[in-house]
Amino acid sequence: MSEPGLACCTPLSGTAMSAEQAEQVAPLLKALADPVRLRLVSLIASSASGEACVCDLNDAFELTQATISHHLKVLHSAGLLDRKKRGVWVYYAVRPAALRAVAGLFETAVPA
Amino acid sequence: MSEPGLACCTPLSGTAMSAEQAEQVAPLLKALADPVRLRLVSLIASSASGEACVCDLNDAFELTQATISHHLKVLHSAGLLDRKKRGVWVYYAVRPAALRAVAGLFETAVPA
DNA sequence: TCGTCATATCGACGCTTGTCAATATGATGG
DNA sequence: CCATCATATTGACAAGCGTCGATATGACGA
Repeated sequence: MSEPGLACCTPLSGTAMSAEQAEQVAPLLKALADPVRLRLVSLIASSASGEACVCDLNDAFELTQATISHHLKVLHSAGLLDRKKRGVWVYYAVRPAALRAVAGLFETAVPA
Repeated sequence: MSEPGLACCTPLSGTAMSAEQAEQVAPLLKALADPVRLRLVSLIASSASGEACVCDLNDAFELTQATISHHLKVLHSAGLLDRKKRGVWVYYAVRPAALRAVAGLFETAVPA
């Protein structure tokens, strides 16, 4: 692993993400890194009321109800979605703070 | 899967991400959804010259050279990193366009 | 030509993930 | 109470992932 002290190129400079930061943000990205979950978040975020009923989400995909439920759980456990039960139905809403945390990652990383 | 035509809640409205869009962006997020790869991109992006030599990246982690090489390959295959060989050394640089594609996702999704 | 160094590839290993069918939970209405 | 509906959970399966040690590739200097 190149022990000798002879620089082969420009040393890494600037302030890069810390290991702890990476460990914190990666789970959020992992939760979003699935086509179905991306669409779920998008559907919920773009709904008029800011929230969506699971029954509608189920109908938007050609997947089992169990699978959608699983994906929603993943997003909820990651802190990306809020869960609210009203009567028989369950509504999920996006947590803007969580999305902003991810967005912030790229705002600082990408040089416009 | 709730066939009857009785709406239980607000129908999903607005323009959400298409399935094709989701399938396109998800691989980018998947490539970034790992603490090591996140740090790799961050290290490269924050380097003074905008690129980083693999030898330096190896030294920044307590991982095998094979593992780092694998992660760099994943990022490169996803289109997030450019690869340039100079002499014995290999340099990776971030592709701003790819990062912007991901950033755009959240700019439109997150309501400021 | 040979040895060395930097990087990539291979093969293997355990762990995680996405999906499903089946079943459980829990609220509602008759 | 009981049947029904919406959602969650369980258990199983194949596929994918992160990591490693070992080895291959390919460039350089002596």
